[in-house]
Amino acid sequence: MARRNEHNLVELKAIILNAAETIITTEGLAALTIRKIAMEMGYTVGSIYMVFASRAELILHINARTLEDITTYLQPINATADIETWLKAYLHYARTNVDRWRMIFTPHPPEAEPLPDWYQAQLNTIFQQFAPHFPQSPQAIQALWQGIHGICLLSSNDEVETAVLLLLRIFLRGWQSDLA
Amino acid sequence: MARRNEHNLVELKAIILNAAETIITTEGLAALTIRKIAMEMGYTVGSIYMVFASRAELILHINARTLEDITTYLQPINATADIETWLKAYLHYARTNVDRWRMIFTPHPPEAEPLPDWYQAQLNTIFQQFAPHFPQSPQAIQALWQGIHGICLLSSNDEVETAVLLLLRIFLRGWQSDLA
DNA sequence: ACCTGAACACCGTTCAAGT
DNA sequence: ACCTGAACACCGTTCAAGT
Repeated sequence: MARRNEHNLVELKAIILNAAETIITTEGLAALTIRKIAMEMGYTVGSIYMVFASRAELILHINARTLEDITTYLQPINATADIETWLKAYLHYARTNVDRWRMIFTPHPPEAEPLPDWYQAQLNTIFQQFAPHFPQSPQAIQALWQGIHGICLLSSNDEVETAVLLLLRIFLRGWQSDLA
Repeated sequence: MARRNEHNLVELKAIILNAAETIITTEGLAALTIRKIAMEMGYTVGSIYMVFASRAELILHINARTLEDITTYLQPINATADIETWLKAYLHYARTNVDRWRMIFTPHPPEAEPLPDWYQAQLNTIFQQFAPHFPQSPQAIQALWQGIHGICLLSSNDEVETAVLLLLRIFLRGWQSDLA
């Protein structure tokens, strides 16, 4: 054995991430095991540690791909100015990719080091969609964004959209009446 | 060994929960191990399974105690009609008991059966404090409550209170202007 | 240089055996 | 009846050894 040299590190990284995402999608995050990934991709555990230093780092890279995926998915909708349409699209992505989506907001089980800057930055660019509605108030944007995610994380699936839209509308109205 | 009979099952349950809470408070949820609990209380692992069927069930009971603890803590504040004062007290509890507080909202790592009814009921009684402000609209109460928790769960500690109060105020204003 | 596979130090859970 | 402690089937991570 040893030394197959079929793939370079970059290819291997993609293979690992693909295998991991398959497991997460079909069996959930709790089932994501280094051994299972290795099995799924036809390597042994050691190979995965050639590419990632730890399970936590692997998960961070899965999240990075998910963030990119979300950005791509929302690209065409960004054009439309309608905030509710945009939000519904985002919720649709969250709903159809629950496990991968949830992971974004719980990158480290307890708490390790702070998240890398590019991670938070990528998250920011997503919800900058709210910016036009709250000029000069990043606090309001963030409160609304995190508020929406509280509903997403704590509501049962079939109530999410109604509840999120309720929050959005009341919040927007409150903001506007604040200006008047 | 075997058969010490120093404590009955009810006492043993309390001993286990105390040991578990000590570990969570000092080392975090991730460090909560059945073996560590057993060590902490001077028993062996098997004894814990005399009282709880699984780690998940144990955690559910820890959460039950936390919910009671929160209710007791907020009791005196409930009297004051001021919603912001109440909310600040709640946030203070959350801040000073972060690990135990966080657990309430993630009772099962992936997803087992639905939460017991009494669990959701106890949560409900806590945030019924919002009810007077949103008569006839449990949806609004829930949206606000979950929205607040999105901020709690996703913000860094020192930004939480400001952000939560911002959400509360804008939401309340939006609700009121909706009635006008 | 790339990859294996065995080893280390852990887990949660079960259960025969002891008192 | 109460409790132990060994066993089972797992983990993440490391690293000497092979090609």
